[in-house]
Formats: sequence, C-alpha cells, structure tokens
Amino acid sequence: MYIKMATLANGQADNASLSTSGLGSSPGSAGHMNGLSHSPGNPSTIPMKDHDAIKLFIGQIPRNLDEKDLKPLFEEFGKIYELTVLKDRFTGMHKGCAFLTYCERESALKAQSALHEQKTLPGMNRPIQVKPADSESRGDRKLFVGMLNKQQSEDDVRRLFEAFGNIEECTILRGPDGNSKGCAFVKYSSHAEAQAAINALHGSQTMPGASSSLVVKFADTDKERTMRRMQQMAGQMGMFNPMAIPFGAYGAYAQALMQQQAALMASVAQGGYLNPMAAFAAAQMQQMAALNMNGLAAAPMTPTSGGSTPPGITAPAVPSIPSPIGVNGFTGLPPQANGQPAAEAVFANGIHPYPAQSPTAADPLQQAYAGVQQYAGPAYPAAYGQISQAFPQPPPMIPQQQREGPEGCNLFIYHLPQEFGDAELMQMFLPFGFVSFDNPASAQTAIQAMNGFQIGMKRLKVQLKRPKDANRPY
DNA sequence: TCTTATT
Repeated sequence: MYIKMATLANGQADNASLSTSGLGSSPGSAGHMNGLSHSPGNPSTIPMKDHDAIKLFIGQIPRNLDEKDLKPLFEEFGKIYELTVLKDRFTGMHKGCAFLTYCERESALKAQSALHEQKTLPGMNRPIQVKPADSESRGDRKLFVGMLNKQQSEDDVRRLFEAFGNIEECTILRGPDGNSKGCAFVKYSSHAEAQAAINALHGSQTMPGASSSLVVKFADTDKERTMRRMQQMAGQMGMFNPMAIPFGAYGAYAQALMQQQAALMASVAQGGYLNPMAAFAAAQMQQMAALNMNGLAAAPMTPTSGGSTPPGITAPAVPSIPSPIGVNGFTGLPPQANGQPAAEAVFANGIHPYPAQSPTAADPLQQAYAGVQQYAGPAYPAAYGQISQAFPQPPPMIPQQQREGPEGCNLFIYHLPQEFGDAELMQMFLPFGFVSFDNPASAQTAIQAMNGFQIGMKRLKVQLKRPKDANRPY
C-alpha cells in the first residue's frame, strides 16, 4: 500500500496531476529541458545551496512522473535547488529514478528519513528510495555476502557484520516469491569498515545448509555487472558456452551472427553513419571484446588471427559459415571452418529500433535504411554529439557494398527479446533486427538454422523480409 | 551467490 500522494504533497498534488504524462519530451531535449533547476520563485533571488548540500538519488519513481509531478512531493521538506529525472541519453526513456538537491543540507536529511522506503508510488512494487547519490559516497564500501543460510534475515546479517563498522544498508536478495537467494548486500559508512569485515568474515564459517564457507567481498562494480549480464545473455544464445555443442549448428551460427554484428556495428558506428543506439550497442560489444582479451570470457569471441575452430565449438552443420568482414580487430570466425572454404560474406545492414513490432504501413524498415544512407556523410547530427566522445576520430572506413542485399537475401527476425531485464540489454539487442546475405541460398540456410531458435522463453521467427513493394497484410 | 535505476 502507498500513502496517498495528496498527503505527502501537502495537498498540492492530486491524482490527476500525478497521472499527467511526461511523454512530451523528445530524446534530443531530454535532460536539461525538463530539469527543475534553481527553484523558480522570486527571480531576483540567486539560488544558493549549502556548501555541504547532499545530492540525493531518488529511486522507484513511476515512469510517467516527470519533474513537475515530483516537485510537490519533495518541496514539502525544503526548497529544491535541482531536481532531474534521469533519462536515457539516446532514447530519452525515463529511467525510473532522479537526482534531487535541496538548497539546504537539512532538507535532504529530512526528506531521506521521511520518505526512504516509507511509501510506494503508484504502480511500483518497491518503496521509494531516497538516499545520497553514489557520487556523494566515498569509495567502495558495499559488500556482497554469499553462502548465507536462506533462513537468515536482514537482522541476522546485521548482527554478523555490525562489529566492523556502521552499517548503512543491509539487504537480503530475494526472488519474486520472497525467498532468500542466500546472499546479501551490506553497505558500510567507509571502505575501511568494509575491508575489516572482509578480513574477519570471509571464509570464516559455513552456514548450516550452505555448500561452502561464507563469502564476503566487495560487490560488483557497474562494469562488472554489465559484463556478467552480457555473458549470461551470450550463454543463453549459446555463443560462449561450451555446452553449445549439443546445439550444433545453432550455437555456432548464432555466434557467427553475433560476431558479424559486432564487427559491422563497430565499423559503421566509427564511420559515423549509424544511429546512436547502434553506436551504443557497438560500444558495448567492444567493451565485451576487450574484456574477453583479459580472459574474463571464454575463447570464441577472441579475435582470431586466422586459426582453427575454437575448442568446444562444433562447426555448424550448415554448409558454410559466412566469412567475416574484418574490422577494428574483429576478424570474426576463422576464414576456414571445418575444413570448408570460406563462404560468401554475410552482412547485417538494417538497423531498426523496434524489430519486434510488425513492419507495417509506413515501413519503418525502409525508413531505417533511408536514415542510414541519409547520414552517409562525415557530419553527425548535432543532437548526437555524445557519439563523437565515444568515437573521437571516426575513420572513413565503410565497406561500399554493405547495403541491403538483393531481393530474397534479406531476413527479418521476429521475437527477439525486447526485455532482458533492463534497458541496456534491450538496447544491445534492438539492432539485431536485420541480417542480409549476398545470395538467396545463404539466406535460406540461415532461416533453416535459426528459425525457431530458442532464446529464453521465446523462439526466433526468421523469414525472408518482404519485398519493398509487397502488400503487407498484417 | 551480485538488486531497482546513479547524470
């Protein structure tokens, strides 16, 4: 249950104002345009904040609430210096959280104690979070605790850890059913306290029912988390997992497709031709590849210098693995796999942001192509200036023929996972909507291999893309 | 056995 907003907003917000949608913002303008900054009021007043003001992170915000909806809720505790809903830099998508700075430090403390986990906003499953932003914190002080007994509660964990410092947060990780996953996060006030707890507790005991001794270590950084998720995802697709053997062609084929995508996206994005989402995806893939080289992931994504089929991966039963387009250190699969001659090139060229939606009337697919070609010059659209940070000096290397393949060579893939649990994963997968081959036989081969390929709970639907002029009786 | 997000 949640407390009525009207009471928290001091009567200034009613249900009608809370349901007001914030969808009016466009990606390009998101951020500063919607930011509530330097509280309006007397224009002659220069907004000031305390020298030791605290920037708060606000979490568990319904995505239909924007700054103006949130303002009344927080104003109750003091004058707001700045309030910004976080949005995805490319899509403008509301991230469900915000930053809030009060003019006075005291206001932040009041808001935190009054609101943090004290109510649940409409439509949310978890209580609102009001706490100092990560940027306010001093060093790494959050621990991951593993190998707990599933019966142990937050209080049990607290008792175990309180001797080593001040515990700011203690959370048992639970599944949807509320059952403990046997692990927890414990956040201390300082890095030193956290380190002391590790020294004293890691491996110190084995909880009843646990399979090994207590694990106490610093929690993953965001980067590590991203990597783990990508690897989990890759595992689901049979890319890196040696267990892909039973899948035969499927695993290897998916791997080939992924590698082609990575290579192509990287090259196109560096050339400045592609849309920002694809550039983002390319950056993620590059990060992934870089980490592979550090040995954090298994072999197959490692750029090959022309060798053999990676161990543990069975060469596909399909007639050929398409030969890669080698760019930016990706050479994809070896030129020869399974002793067969390297086959025709495969290339992925269309990028469509919403592949799971049916390609109806306006034909977004064609728009996507048009968009790619439209930017076939060196300049970036102004709104996408961030990309030039990621790729400071885009080299002019765009393979000439990498456009849509001939009729009968282009696939449209349905049922790609839209939600892999968070927006980043979604973004990473969105560009995987199109694959084109340079001849119909290869396209058919890919259909045979990949149609019905299961990813999580869904199966890919892979069929020939409809001809440009075909009727679209969806 | 690494959460619900951190410009």
